[in-house]
Amino acid sequence: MLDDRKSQVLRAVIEDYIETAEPVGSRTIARKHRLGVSPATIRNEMADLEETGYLEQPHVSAGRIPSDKGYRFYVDTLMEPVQYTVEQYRQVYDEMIKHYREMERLIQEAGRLLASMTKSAAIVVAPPIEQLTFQHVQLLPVDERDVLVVLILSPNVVKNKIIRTERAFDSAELALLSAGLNQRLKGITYRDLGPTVLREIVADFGEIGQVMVELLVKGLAGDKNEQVYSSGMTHILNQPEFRDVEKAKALIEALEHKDLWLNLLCDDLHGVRVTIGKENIYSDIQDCSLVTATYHVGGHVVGSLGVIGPTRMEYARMLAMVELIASTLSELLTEMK
Amino acid sequence: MLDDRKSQVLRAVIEDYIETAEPVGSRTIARKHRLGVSPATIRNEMADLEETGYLEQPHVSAGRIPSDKGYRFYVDTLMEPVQYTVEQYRQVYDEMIKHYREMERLIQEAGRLLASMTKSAAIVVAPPIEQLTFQHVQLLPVDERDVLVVLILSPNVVKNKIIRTERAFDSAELALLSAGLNQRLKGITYRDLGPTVLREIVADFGEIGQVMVELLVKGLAGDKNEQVYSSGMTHILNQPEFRDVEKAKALIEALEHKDLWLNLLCDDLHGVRVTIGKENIYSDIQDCSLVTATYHVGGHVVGSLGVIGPTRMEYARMLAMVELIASTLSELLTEMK
DNA sequence: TTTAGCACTCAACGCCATCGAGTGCTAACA
DNA sequence: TGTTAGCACTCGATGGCGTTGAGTGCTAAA
Repeated sequence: MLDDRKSQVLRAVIEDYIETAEPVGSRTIARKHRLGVSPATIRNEMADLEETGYLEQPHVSAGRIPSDKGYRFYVDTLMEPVQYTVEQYRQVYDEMIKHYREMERLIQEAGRLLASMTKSAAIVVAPPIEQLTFQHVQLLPVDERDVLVVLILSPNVVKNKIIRTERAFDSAELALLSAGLNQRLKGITYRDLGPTVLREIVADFGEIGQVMVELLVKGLAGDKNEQVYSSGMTHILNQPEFRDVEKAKALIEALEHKDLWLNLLCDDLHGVRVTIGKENIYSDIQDCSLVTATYHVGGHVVGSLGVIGPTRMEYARMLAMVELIASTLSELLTEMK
Repeated sequence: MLDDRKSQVLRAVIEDYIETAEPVGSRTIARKHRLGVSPATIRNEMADLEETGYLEQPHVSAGRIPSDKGYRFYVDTLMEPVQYTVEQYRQVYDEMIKHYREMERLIQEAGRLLASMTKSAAIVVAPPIEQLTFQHVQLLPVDERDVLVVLILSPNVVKNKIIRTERAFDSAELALLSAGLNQRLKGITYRDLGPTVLREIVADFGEIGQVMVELLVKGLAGDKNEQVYSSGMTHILNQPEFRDVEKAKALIEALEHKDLWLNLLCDDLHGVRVTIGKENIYSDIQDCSLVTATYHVGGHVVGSLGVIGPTRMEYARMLAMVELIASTLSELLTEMK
């Protein structure tokens, strides 16, 4: 599509712009990247690249900046991929293994690490409860009619919720219920918990079974907002494109709007995905780029994570870091399963 | 200390400045607040107020702005107290009662409400575990050697932690341990869990008691950072004093530095407290004011909450809101106990 | 096809005059 | 003795204006 020299010029412009955040001129390119041609030639190439939509000009006497299309081409074909180093892997692994016992913490830590390593805002979407396998159910008395439902789910998730029951239950009765539920539920996922299983439970335990099922469903229906973690929001304020407080506020508010990310980051694709500027569906972030990946348990996609920053981001490094965190997280989650 | 007219002038300047965020001149005062004197007289008073340190002048041809000392005097003696309305109380109560079952959620909600009602950043410090009473301890098997410790503490707190044990325990054994622990611990606070009780447990259960105590102590030692919640940080970006991104960043970073607030908000005083500008110990927030209060369970201080904003804040309204949230939270926590 | 040369554009910068809000001081007044 | 009108003064903010310089597009020569 683009001949060799145009590609080289485009790459030079993009990499320079990523580094400096200033429009780049033909002179700069000729000086920094030894392409063996004069600024005038580069100027011609740049004019062509602008005409075909890869570059833009903020005003006539400034240099060029990459367009979304330019970044897209860069990410897809020009960019030199970066591989994370063994030390980086070790660092991430060591930090994450500390939180190995509890998945929620592990996932939060993954977000924090991603943010700190990329110096960007990071978002992590935890596995929806539907993806998890029942391991243990325990009902514990709290008060007269308050019961604590503790669910241990695989991999290493503990959920608890206090619910109010219709009538009083004593410890013995709750223990019995717990045992019955355990028998029915152990090893199945929430997804499998269809009407069939529910009916079986009701059949087994009669009216009490009914109550149990209600307990369980209530206990499970967690807040979706608690499934999305964001971190490193202050990094945004370091980027020159957010020196304007209004813009920064808009992005930070978007980040706090958790349910937006629930859908945005969640898709079933494996591998790392880049979404650039206007490619984003949500208009609030159309001057930003996202680098996202899914993470897995035993080859099964369970959640996703990513970074967000201005379109002018170090894509190669971001991709490497997202890849690193996602794969390490997958590795640890699969191990703990 | 200040004669009547000086007080009136000071109040007029402060209230105008709070409203407009612009230095206030003698003309404005004379026009807006009908003091029955000319700008010239007010000018004299203002010069006196500046000399005695209640007002400051950014530059000679601008109006006056209040100093920390000025705000302090305003808060202590000039300010017209605001009482929260019955509707506000109802709104807060209704919103909070939804999260009644679980204290942590309730407290987080209190923070969110405080932030949204004051349009400021809010911070809430949850009760340290030492303040809570054991109600139920349950050890549950997760894996071969992984045990889930569930602690139900009063008022309505559930803590859980998965810990790795030295040797394998089966369900029966864990049930036995749980029962033993419950017997020893029920009704006492972590504070009471001194060496005496620990020794008793070891005496009762021998080597297994030792393990249990270790489990418990490990399970209890939660992360102090998880005890501080902040919300409404984007409100900061609306204040004109934080139009400069660097300043905003500094404050937001300070807010994310959780352990700073642990000590700052926690003291045993009852009632609402105001800390203005340089009165703050931490230099990062010396151009901010804090309005904080403690909340109680049965008259016993267990935690604290507050708002932070520029020294130019609506103290009267802030005080009312902090008071409202703190007292409603105390009320609900006391009830649930 | 490349490149040197050149005219042109336009944001950024610094300079300067103007404007006006607000002051302090003085003198007159109640 | 306190209050106020009057007035000179200060100084940040605003806006016009010329200069600078980076960078361009075009043309013509190599």
